[in-house]
Amino acid sequence: MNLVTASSESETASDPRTWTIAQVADEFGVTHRAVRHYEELGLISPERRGTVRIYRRRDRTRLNLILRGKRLGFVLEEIRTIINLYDEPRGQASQLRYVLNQINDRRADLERRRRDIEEALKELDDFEQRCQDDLLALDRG
Amino acid sequence: MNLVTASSESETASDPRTWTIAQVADEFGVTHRAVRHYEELGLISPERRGTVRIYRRRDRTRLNLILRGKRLGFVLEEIRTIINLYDEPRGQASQLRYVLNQINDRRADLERRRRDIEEALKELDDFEQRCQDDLLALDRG
DNA sequence: CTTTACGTTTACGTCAACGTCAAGTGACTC
DNA sequence: GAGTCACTTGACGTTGACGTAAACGTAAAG
Repeated sequence: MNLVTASSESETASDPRTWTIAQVADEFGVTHRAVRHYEELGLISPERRGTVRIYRRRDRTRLNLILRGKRLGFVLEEIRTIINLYDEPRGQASQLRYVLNQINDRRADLERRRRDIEEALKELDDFEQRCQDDLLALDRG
Repeated sequence: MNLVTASSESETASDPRTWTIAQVADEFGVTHRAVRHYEELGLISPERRGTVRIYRRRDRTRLNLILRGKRLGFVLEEIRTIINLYDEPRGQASQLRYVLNQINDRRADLERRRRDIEEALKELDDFEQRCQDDLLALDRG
């Protein structure tokens, strides 16, 4: 079991629920075209019933990771390597060590972005304070 | 004085230092083409000595904001509105209130990204823990 | 049995963010 | 004054991330 297949809800193994492309697209606020595009790039790979795609919990979890990655400014290619990291085989020590290294790289990346955000928020706070002061001065003037 | 023109160093008003496009591009790790592109979009507007661009502290500050915005996944158009926010006229109460509203929007945006990052980091931590456990089990097995 | 509602593939279009020539303008150096 | 920088302005090319339209399958509904 891994992060992608592990459910935040009660079940852990095979969730029988399925969704159509319209349902997931709608629910996640993207177009079916986008969902298919992610599949073309190998970020998700839903089952097929004939030619029709059927989406399971695992695919939804991946979609969540994809969209969060996008909000954070990662390109789809990066997002794929991140997602696939969670699914790589880790039977041997060498593989585990490789994955652990990747984890550290990812973490450094995320922490950098977090620092950027903290700075930006701090500047916004300062700026707001000055604006508030100006407003008060105007009201009193 | 505002956030963009305010210097983190000693001086506050007019810093006499200037830079060429090659210097700033080099120093910020981007190409001159990118710098000119930001200018085309109105994100910076360096002075001219004849046809030649000359960059001052203010332009460097803006470049910093631009690149940080990019790392955070904002598109250049958004970045422009953010940057220009700091420079908008705020003489009247209505303008100040508008700016304060914008600040809140920006803050909500940034805080959303921060939550995304916290989640991603938490998942990475969990994942690393499991990998470490697996590694230990292998070493002992 | 045709319409309606989804679904599919194929393929070309678009927009942002630059990359990459091409061709020209000073300014200085040999 | 010819060469070489460093800089300039076009203008077309490229890549990523989809949009969009065409043409077709399929299954339930009237």
